[in-house]
Amino acid sequence: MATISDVVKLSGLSKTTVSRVINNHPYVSKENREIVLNSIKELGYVPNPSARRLRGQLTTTIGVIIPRIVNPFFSYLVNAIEQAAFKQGYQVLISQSNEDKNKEIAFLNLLKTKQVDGIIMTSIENDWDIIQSYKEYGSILLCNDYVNQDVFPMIRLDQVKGAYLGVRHLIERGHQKIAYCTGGLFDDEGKGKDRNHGFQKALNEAAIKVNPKWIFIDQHTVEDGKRIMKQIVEMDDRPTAIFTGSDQVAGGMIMEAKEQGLTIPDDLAIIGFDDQPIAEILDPKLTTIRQPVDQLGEKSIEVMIEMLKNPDMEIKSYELPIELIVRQST
Amino acid sequence: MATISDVVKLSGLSKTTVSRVINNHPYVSKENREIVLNSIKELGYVPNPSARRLRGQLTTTIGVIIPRIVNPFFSYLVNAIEQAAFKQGYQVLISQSNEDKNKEIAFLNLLKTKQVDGIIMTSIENDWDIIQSYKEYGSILLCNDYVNQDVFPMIRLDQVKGAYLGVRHLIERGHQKIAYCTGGLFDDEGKGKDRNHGFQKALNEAAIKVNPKWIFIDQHTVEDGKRIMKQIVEMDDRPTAIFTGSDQVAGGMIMEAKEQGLTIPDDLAIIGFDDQPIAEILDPKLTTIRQPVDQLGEKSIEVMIEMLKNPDMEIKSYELPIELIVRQST
DNA sequence: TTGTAGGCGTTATCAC
DNA sequence: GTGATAACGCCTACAA
Repeated sequence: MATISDVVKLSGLSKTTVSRVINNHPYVSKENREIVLNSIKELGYVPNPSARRLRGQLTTTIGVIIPRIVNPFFSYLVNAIEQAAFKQGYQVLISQSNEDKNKEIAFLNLLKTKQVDGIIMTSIENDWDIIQSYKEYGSILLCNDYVNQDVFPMIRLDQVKGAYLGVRHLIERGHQKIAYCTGGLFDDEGKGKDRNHGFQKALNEAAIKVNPKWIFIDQHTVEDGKRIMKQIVEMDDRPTAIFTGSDQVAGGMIMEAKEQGLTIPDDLAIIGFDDQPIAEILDPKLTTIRQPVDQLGEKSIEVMIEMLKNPDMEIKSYELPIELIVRQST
Repeated sequence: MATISDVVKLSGLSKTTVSRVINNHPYVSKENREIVLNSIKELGYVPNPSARRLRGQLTTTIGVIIPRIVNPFFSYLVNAIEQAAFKQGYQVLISQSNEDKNKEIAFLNLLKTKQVDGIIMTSIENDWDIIQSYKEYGSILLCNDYVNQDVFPMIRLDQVKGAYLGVRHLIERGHQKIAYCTGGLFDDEGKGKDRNHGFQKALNEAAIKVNPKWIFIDQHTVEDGKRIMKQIVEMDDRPTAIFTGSDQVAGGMIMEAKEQGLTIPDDLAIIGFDDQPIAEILDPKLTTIRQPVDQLGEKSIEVMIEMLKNPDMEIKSYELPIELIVRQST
């Protein structure tokens, strides 16, 4: 592989001049710039990123932490991020945290060793102040997650509104007995708190009380959905509608409900979250909350690159619109 | 960030000794090893990968090229690869080729600059001899794709058998009029040739002739499936069964078929490929060909690391089993 | 406008 | 067993 020295030899100029050309610095005569450029082309020279990193330069690599890539929400998000980054000449290094604190830390350490210029975090497992201690080593951006501190730029979706829209829609359809199923907890402060607030807000407006028996927490998969549906079928007092935190779970519910002879939406209305491809594949097609994943990824890269270029940038946050997609399951 | 020099100062030993300890070299006394190890722990020292790379060491990073991450087959594959690599202390750098030759080349160039030790390619866009020219810069492994040359180790699935099993199953169910839908071409040599061979083999055994009107090439998405089903419905002479190259396409077909008032599998049997999560979500549940994605990823990493440790390793290839999963759509 | 020289953090070579 | 020292490829004071 050709190095800068090869270019120096071929061009007959100095390392400095060559380096200046490579980095688009001023103070190089037109003629010399030409000569260097030609030599570079002739040799097929590409600067060695390791040397640059060692020298303390930018890596043009952005890290992305996601819980798991097989979750379509995140694979679509990663796709958007990767495409946007590539356009700007950045590489993307992806890590799955699997919701493991240690893996998250291991990945953040890449900042310390200048392996990545910045990290986009789509979920934070460790406490925010631990994460914050890595800020001095590189840029950190929160995407689709947040902390109640103005320490990181955040690109968010309005989850309160998302849940609110969904639940209000169920109420408008005449439902009063509404179950709630979340991937987080049913706390005011825990994971998924925003959606919980949206849920509560819609119920409060309609003066409906929460039935604790109809609250299901920490549910993520198709299997989870099936299991819950079995439980619901056995209840004496059944809900007439269910708001779920994921299309996957909603999908499982629909399948199991049909298995059990229930008609959707007549016996039970179901609403998902994400608007994943399966939402349109399910029968009946799933009413759900669409999250603008592509925008989320693009905006994240845009802001990240802005941070990289100007590390002292003011910390701003962005909230992207979220919308209700009504199909057949409600 | 602590460097080796910090460890040197704290331990009172030389760089050489410290480096030896870090790299598990012999010729360090037990006592000194202890001292160094303690200093490392105290400082939270981590070797700087950029410096190592520059020095010509391994990067402990493996690149993976996939066509697109939003295809569940590849997101599951990437997941398996990432998990397996992480266990071995390797990072994974993912690139989507989007089936673009240039992007593939751009990624292969990471080998030249020692950004990655090796690359796992899940699809090759450029000619194999171009790819081969990168072999001198690092290890290249073909995963789920192959060339008819013994130049790269390959981890493959037996696609001939996969297609054969599916089509034979349709024939056993009494079908004679079988349509075929592929993500590749219907050539003897082009993309998807193996599945074509499997398809032909099964037909030949039953002395069934191919109807060219029932061959659909370059089909990938749910939308493609819907479109094809519309075409089929309009045909005077309709097939009674369809073998598809993807669960996505099969899913689209099922949806559209139902829309058009067809009953599956009675009016039309449909078989997918991949056994993606939607296969179980579809109604009726989809008969499909299961590809052992996790094994594919694990084996790929296993062989890649073997290659990295022993670059002169004999080039071996592996073929993983593939199986028919019978559900309700046939 | 151009060139020289030093250092980023690491490992390998060689001498002790 | 141990320790100087050079080298990997690059960028940037500083000097000219």
